[in-house]
Amino acid sequence: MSPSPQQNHLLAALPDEVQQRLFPYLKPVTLPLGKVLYESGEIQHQVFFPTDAIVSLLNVTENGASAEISVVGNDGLIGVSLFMGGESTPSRALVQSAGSALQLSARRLKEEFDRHGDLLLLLLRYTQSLITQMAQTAVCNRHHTIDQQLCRWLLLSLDRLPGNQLIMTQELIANMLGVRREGVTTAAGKLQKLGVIEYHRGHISVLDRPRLETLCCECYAVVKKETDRLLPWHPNK
Amino acid sequence: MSPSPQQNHLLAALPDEVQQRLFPYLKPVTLPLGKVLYESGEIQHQVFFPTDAIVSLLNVTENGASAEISVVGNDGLIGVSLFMGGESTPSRALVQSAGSALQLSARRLKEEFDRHGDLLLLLLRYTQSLITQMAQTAVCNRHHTIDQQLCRWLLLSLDRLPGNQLIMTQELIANMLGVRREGVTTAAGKLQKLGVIEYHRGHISVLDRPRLETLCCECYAVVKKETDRLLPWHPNK
DNA sequence: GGGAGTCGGTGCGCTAACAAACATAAAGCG
DNA sequence: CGCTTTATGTTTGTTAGCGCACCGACTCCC
Repeated sequence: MSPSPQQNHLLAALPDEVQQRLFPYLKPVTLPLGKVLYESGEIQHQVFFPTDAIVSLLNVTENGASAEISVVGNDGLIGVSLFMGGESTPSRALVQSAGSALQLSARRLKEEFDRHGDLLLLLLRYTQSLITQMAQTAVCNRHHTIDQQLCRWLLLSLDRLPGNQLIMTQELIANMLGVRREGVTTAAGKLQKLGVIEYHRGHISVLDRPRLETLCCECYAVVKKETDRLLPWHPNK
Repeated sequence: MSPSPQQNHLLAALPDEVQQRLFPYLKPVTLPLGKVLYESGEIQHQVFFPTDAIVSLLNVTENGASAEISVVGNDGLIGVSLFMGGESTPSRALVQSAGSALQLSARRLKEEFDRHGDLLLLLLRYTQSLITQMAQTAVCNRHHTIDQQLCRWLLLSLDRLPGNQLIMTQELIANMLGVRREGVTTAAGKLQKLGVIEYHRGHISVLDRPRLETLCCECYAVVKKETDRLLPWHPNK
């Protein structure tokens, strides 16, 4: 069953005319957990529009420590630097939740981008929402506890998934947040004790999302609000 | 003495034709220390091209804590969201080092941007370099010590100033880094003991820049390298 | 059904950074 | 000059998160 372009908000938001030009070139791909779409500094030849996968952008330090700087799901695309002009970035794009995406060659994307029409406007606004997310991540890393950050991370992921289930080990979450696995264990333990989530060997179920939002720092809300403002999303297009 | 547009790298990098269209509309302004160019969420009506001022982009949390997410000097402009399409951002733009800038109305900037010529390409590349800086700031906030971050911050500021002097209290630096003033005092004390800087009531002189770079985390180098790649700067244009 | 590997939970010592209070001293100003 | 303000230095707890070690328990797979 091939993923539909309409599942990706950016693709769905394009006018018919652009869709007709672009969609024939979209190639469905499946993204397994842990796959690296781009390595830091690598020239990028494709962009990816997730339909139900989630991809994290990570910056990795010299000594191997990492930190997630943004999360991309069916609300966005991977490969911003292609149209921004750099062709590569110092970040790694890592599949955080397995699923599908639609792949488009750099050439086709740039062709359409260079028409300076709706695609350009849309992608620039999307890029601004990414910037917002990165900025807020920086603040969150500075000022908020692991407990709060875990909540933020769960909410960001949940927004990009169909159900209320995450397939994700604590080890992986720790890598994303750039903290120790034990730190995540402790934080997740608290949430479980509160009945907010249920943890079971790599399967997280969020039982009480409203509660999760109250436990979270403001960072989630800030990003969400700004993203909604920049990219109003009407599923019933 | 009015600041010359050629002092700003972005303006200087524009082809003559664009310069002739744009430069007549540039208005010199002086930016005093502490001035707020944009408040979070505020609609922006101007962009600023610093010639010798330095402006910090800060995100502020609910409880008043703040964190700098990027630094802009004569290498860039303030007001990226204007051409990205959002018209505002959740960040505050605060003058960190007094000086001059050239101001341009949103209308004129967008007019030129919408020609989809060299200005568009240049500004998008600049935006990507900003993204790099933000991403690296997020990592740095997560993984590096105050000592290291102070070095990074000094180097970033130094690159945007003519001499080796900074006018800047520890209190202000602490606000930028999002740490306590005492933390900066301790870190700066170490640097002074090592003879790398000299501190004197709001005046910092960097005595041994090479040493400063060795004490710094990799973050400075990562950002510098990527920025140089994205925006090769030839003063002898 | 019985290992091997994976995942999560726990305890302990350690350090960086925080919080709050206080000391000092230079700069500025009447 | 003497007083106030501002900038920096210092001290004494306290705490969040780290590093490390280890254990138990679930899963997978032969």
